[in-house]
Amino acid sequence: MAYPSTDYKEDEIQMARFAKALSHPARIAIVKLLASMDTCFCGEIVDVLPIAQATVSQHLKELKESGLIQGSIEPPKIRYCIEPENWKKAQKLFTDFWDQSYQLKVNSNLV
Amino acid sequence: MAYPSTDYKEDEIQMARFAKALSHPARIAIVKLLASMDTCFCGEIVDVLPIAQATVSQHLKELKESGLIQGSIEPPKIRYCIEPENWKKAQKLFTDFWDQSYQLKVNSNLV
DNA sequence: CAAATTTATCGTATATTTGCGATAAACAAT
DNA sequence: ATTGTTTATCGCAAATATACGATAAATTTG
Repeated sequence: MAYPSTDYKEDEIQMARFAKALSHPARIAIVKLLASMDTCFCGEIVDVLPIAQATVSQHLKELKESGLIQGSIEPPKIRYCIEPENWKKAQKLFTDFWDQSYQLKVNSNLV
Repeated sequence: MAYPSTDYKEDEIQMARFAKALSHPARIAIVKLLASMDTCFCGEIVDVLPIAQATVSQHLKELKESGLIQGSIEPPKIRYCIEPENWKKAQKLFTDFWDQSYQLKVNSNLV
């Protein structure tokens, strides 16, 4: 039951996609970890999170599919890191989104 | 199958909650509309979106439950607007989140 | 009071998400 | 070649999300 993609603006669809990738605490924790550590191995992520290895792998897959992170094989491990291009795109989408509402923020302080 | 909330940081849970509220193009479109128009009636939102009235109502409910918007009754209509306090909270969570990764952004330009 | 307007809710169908154990796949080390 | 290490994938169960038509609820208008 996918939404009709032609009916929304491309930016809204892309931002929703990124938001969805960040819509679970485990995935927030993962990208925060990657942003702070630059890179790290899958195993380190599994050690930090309170969920099973299979579930972590699934979250990593979703983050990869959103474009926010990438993995590279270093046998027998896999090194994960932020995908800089899409990360910047997401950063811009969200920054613009909140910036656009700055006027609102100011007004609300006056009420 | 809810995640064990004690195992994640409160900020991560709250940010995931906001991200989830923004994880659908219709809801992005709604909050953008509200942010740009200050307030508007439910009917205007229904007119703008490519989905049925019942579905819009459901999205509005989710946004209300996330705290990002609020509605006030003006019979027979309902006036919706951004909820300033939670909006600011969300704004800060996301701003801090992306700011924290600024170093990453700079590095990626050097690679 | 009856009719119209506006929005929420109910019921239902389908799809997606979340989680885990078990297992496979890829490779290193012995 | 067998064993160990690491990570992805499969299969399944349960929960949640998405969408809509039909209908209820609340209030205004005639």
